[in-house]
Amino acid sequence: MKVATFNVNSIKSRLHIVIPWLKENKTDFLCLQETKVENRKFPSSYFHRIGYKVVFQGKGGQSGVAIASIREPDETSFGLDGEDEDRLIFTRFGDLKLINVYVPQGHKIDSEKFVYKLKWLEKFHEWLKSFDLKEKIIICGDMNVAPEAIDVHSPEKLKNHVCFHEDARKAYKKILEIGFVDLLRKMHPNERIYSFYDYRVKGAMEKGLGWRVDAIIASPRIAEKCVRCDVDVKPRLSERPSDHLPIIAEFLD
DNA sequence: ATGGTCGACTCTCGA
Repeated sequence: MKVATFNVNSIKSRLHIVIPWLKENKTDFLCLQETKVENRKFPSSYFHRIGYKVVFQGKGGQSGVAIASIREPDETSFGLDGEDEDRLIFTRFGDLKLINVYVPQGHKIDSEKFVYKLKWLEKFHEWLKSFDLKEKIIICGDMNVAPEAIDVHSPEKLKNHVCFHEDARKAYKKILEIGFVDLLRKMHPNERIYSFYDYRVKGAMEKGLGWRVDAIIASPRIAEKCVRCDVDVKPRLSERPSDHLPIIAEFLD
């Protein structure tokens, strides 16, 4: 089984990357964030044509999430406490629960949006605590948090950034402390591997000025079956790339 | 490295 997550920064502008990537990698599940498209304009037919089902929720303009899968989910729901439907999808495929999340970014640490981000992470944590950790659970997403110093290029300089501020890190790490395992970190304990390079930083990838804000985290029962978890840098080398890169995890069946 | 760029959608915002 293969699972992937990819913040595409507009699905309509990234079909030339996503569809060939999916055909090549044939993941069972692909979680997409920042689809930036309203539901009635979601390009479902592109997924159907290559043998995938797709569920999605978006208002257009910003945010928006989708899950492409070979099989149709047995259960699908959107949002957290009925809010932010375009930031979270819960799906169930048999005994596997798959969650796709786009955590609020937070703008600046002195803004209301950062307060909202912290509250959101707290609410997300509360919800995840209600799951039985013995179940098969996978959470994919753009967490908008780099949890550890190894996950950013300049920890000291970035300590007041909304994606590396101590409060955001603490709020996110409470989720991991429930017992969910960060698979990229499990498979690469000491490697600097980034999943995001800011468009605005010239030559960011060449200079190693990246962030690891995307993640696939899983309950122990799934994590112990993980044999591989990597960032795929190839999509960044395509024409009109996203500023994020896909993470792909492979599991023994 | 928040400034740059990029994508959505308007006369600008969010990331």
